[in-house]
Amino acid sequence: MGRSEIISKRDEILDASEAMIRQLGFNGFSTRDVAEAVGIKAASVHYHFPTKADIGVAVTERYTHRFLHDLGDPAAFDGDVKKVISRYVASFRHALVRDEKLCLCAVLGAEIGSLPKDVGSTARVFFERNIEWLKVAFTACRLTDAKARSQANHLLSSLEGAMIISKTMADDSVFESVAKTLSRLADL
Amino acid sequence: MGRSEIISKRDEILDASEAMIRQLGFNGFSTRDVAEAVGIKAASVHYHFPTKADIGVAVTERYTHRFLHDLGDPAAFDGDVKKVISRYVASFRHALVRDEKLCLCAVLGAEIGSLPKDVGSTARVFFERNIEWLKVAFTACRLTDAKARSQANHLLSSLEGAMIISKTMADDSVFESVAKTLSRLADL
DNA sequence: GTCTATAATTTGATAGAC
DNA sequence: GTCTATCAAATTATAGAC
Repeated sequence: MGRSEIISKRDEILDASEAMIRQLGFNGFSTRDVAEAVGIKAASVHYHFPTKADIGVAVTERYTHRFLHDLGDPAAFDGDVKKVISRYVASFRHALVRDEKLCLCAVLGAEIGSLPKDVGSTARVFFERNIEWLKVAFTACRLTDAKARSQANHLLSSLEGAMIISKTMADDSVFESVAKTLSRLADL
Repeated sequence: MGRSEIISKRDEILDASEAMIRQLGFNGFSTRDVAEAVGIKAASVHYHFPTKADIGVAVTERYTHRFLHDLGDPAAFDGDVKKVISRYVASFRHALVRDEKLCLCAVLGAEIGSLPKDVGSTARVFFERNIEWLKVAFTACRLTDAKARSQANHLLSSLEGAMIISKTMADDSVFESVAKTLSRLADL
């Protein structure tokens, strides 16, 4: 027996919900779908999370925390821009290729107008923290603040867009093409 | 009196639906919402489009046709990469800043897993045609096929991603930052 | 913590009158 | 082409038993 049995029902709900948001969008599944996925009834899901918005917020906060944690220390790349980019690209590739899913917050951003307000602002925090991470990382590579900011915006935007286009076209080579372009740009 | 009165109800339905998809996602509105927006009843919407999927397909095909038409001839840029980029960026800026909305197909791509199949494949065609347009444009600038392809993927991805992040952060300066970066890269 | 039962609303869609 | 009326199903959420 593995360790999977010690995962709490609450975490199972978050796992199933995250997978569904990333594949179907926040409006593309119901609390009943989540309940079925984790083997309980919808009423029990509402015991753990009173509203669907509460699920959205909890999923997004956990996703953001995990993503930033996995990225590690932004100042630990020996002042090497190529290492920063390669580390950052790897995190997105992981989401697309290993998980076979989009970035949670890109999906939420795409339907921002129909999201509960707190879910939308939690998604916004993901982007803010990512840009901050990249700015710190590039600043540690001795880029000016202006260059660090524009590089951060560019890197984040390119990867989020590449994931959506790759998924829609069912062709991960688009992502890899963009990843390669981003690496090459670091040589300049 | 302007010309707006000669717009058919069918077109009004497409206009309202496009706006709603781009703001709320395909699963973020109902045919009743569309009906109210155009001043008829839901049953009448279903007279023009039997199913919601039919609306999605029609909206996406019209959007793609209009977008490509507005881009014009991809071979008409005097072999100048900067002109190609500036023209292409302008079309996305138009969508984000003038319409104050996301790209229809980026939104659809984000919820691809919960879309009716034909809607998803119509969105895919939008990306295919855009990449083709860019490849033709860059090839006319004497880039190799490989460079034209990677530039096309990169440009499309960056702009789609930048739009989603700008909207989510309620800050168009992210888009403009990416636009500037893309222009600068053309100088290399 | 999970269940049954149920409420209140919304949704996509159809039948048939005008 | 648009309406009223209606339907069956789905949705979010709650009350209360176990």
